[in-house]
Amino acid sequence: MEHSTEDIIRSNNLKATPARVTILMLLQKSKTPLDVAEVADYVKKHNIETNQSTIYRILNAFVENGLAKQVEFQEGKSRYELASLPHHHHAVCIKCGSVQDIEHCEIEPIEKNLKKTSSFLVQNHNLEFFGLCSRCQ
Amino acid sequence: MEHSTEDIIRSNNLKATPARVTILMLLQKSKTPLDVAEVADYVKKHNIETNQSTIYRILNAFVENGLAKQVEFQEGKSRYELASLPHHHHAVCIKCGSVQDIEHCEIEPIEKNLKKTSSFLVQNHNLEFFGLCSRCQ
DNA sequence: TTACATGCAAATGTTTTGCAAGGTT
DNA sequence: AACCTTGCAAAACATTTGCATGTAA
Repeated sequence: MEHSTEDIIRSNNLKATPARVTILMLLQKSKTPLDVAEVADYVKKHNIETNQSTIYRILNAFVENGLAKQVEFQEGKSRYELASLPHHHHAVCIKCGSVQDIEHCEIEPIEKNLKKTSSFLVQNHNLEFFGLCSRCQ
Repeated sequence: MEHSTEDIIRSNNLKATPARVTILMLLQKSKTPLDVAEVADYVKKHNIETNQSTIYRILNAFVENGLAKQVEFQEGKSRYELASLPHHHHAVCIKCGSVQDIEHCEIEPIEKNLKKTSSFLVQNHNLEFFGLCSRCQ
């Protein structure tokens, strides 16, 4: 019976500090993967004192405990999203930066083939599309 | 009629300096995407004086001119490979770091679907697999 | 109380930039 | 000669770390 954000954090043997609760709630409601600056801004707006290192440590802890997932859009920095989202990929607009989820993933056949032809055991994959969204074309 | 590495560079309105020729030749013969340190080591071994900034500038120039392609393996840094390689993806071993090319890409149906369902116009995509190679399992 | 989290400042790693000097065409 | 490239040093970012202090359970 874990319902509150606090309980979700505690169930991962992490202490439910104000910064952690705020960040997890942010990830829960965000529609797109967020970078560290965006997370820091949000936390600051909610009047929670936090250091940049703390943000990094919290996000790393979330990733290590399977609460968050790290995503890279070839920007030279990481983004984070809720790990419990259904498996999906992203279409990133190179003009306006908007991000759109792609729900259907047809990668499994490729993974199976990889295993069969070269005994590579896939644990994870990244798939991101870059291009122009409908508004920016 | 462009044959030599020098000519390829010149045909992109870039001057064929020793560092550029050496780096392009390296990319031509490398089997895996290289990071900046690997490129710098190689150049140094070939007794060509080069500064780190120059390596970055050359690689960026190659990417901008379509000679090289930037690849990211979630390492916090970029890798570079020859752009003229046939379209492919990578399977990166998370234990030994070995990289294996995946020749067959079944992404096009997904891209077509994206265009139809949400008018997103894909210009490029990234697909990397992470897992264990046959030796490391 | 006790183990875990945070703040702070400093360090690390990657990449970029300004400007003067040097090299290619 | 003209323009492009490079070297150098410094700066700009992203991220991590050591250590003392603070806090959740």
